[in-house]
Amino acid sequence: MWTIIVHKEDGVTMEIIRRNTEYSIRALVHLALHPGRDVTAAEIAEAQEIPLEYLQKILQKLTRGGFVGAQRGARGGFYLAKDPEEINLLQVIELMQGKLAMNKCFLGKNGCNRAPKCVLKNNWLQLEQRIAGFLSQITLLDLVEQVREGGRPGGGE
Amino acid sequence: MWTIIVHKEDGVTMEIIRRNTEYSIRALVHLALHPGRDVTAAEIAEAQEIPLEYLQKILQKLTRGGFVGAQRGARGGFYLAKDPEEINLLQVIELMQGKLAMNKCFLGKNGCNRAPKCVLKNNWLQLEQRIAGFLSQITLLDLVEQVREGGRPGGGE
DNA sequence: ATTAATGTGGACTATAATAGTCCACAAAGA
DNA sequence: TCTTTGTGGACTATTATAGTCCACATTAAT
Repeated sequence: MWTIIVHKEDGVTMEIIRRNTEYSIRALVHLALHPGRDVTAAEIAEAQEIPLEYLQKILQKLTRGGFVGAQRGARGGFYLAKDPEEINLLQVIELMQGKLAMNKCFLGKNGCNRAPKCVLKNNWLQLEQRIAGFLSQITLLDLVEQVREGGRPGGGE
Repeated sequence: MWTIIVHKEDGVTMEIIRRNTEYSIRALVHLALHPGRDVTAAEIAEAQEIPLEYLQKILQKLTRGGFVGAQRGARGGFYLAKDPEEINLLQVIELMQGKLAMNKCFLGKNGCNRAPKCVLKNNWLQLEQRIAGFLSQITLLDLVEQVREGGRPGGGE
């Protein structure tokens, strides 16, 4: 039976996936939808309604992370550096937001002094792994298919 | 096979449980360890090394949330308003941080326009529920037992 | 070679979320 | 009535996130 908790604040939520990750995914989906050519940051920004300058930073990270390739100069742009099925959500989240973790041990004041035998710690790790496992199963290909099936929600052309 | 992702930033992590929740839990554990009397905010702050003024805010939230009771005036203080096994982690997290969510649908620009039939959305919801289910299974009693078994890591007396 | 189009890297600012502080006041015991 | 305690609201500080700007490197087209 669930205990009812009343939140005074309206719809406050703590979201695990932040905006930079969301932008990243939309950009990756866009690239996946336009294979075989270099797509400029400007085009992606326009189509996906992402601030261009911010998107450039994100694309730089994605480039360094090995998800996309970049071609400089006139007629340059970005392209997927991997097959869509080889890119998964966990990778993108961790690249953009850092490693996902429950938290450090929160019992004890200065960090837990008995981590090795802490049952709770093991629970955290298990949960972390379950979350990670789930996220790593969702690939860019899945996302692209979602977009293709639906009414072109990521559209713009 | 795992793809290796190199993070340039050192140990950057995005933690799900934030400090206010951690403080909350430490406070609740402290109360559970000292049943049958009113414990002042000052005592908890001292024992758990939490800034007093901040802890007071947290205790107010916990009071409004129904987890602890408060007794004003001289010799007043706080006490658990529920049995430790009736308080679970999910409740505390959601009280302090708001409802846990993956995110709103991130495909599409202005929020997803086909949420009802979105497979991904369902995946999110499933994952959210798994996480929630897990967190709701961990009770304050479990945490207290952890502390009792270990070398009094939350100690102070 | 020159020019225009493009990504790169670093520094910078803005906004928002989180953490933390302060104070006047209300309640209750001594 | 005095002291101890929690309450509520406003306030400040710090940090994380989001967003901007610009000088520069690279490349294609002319």
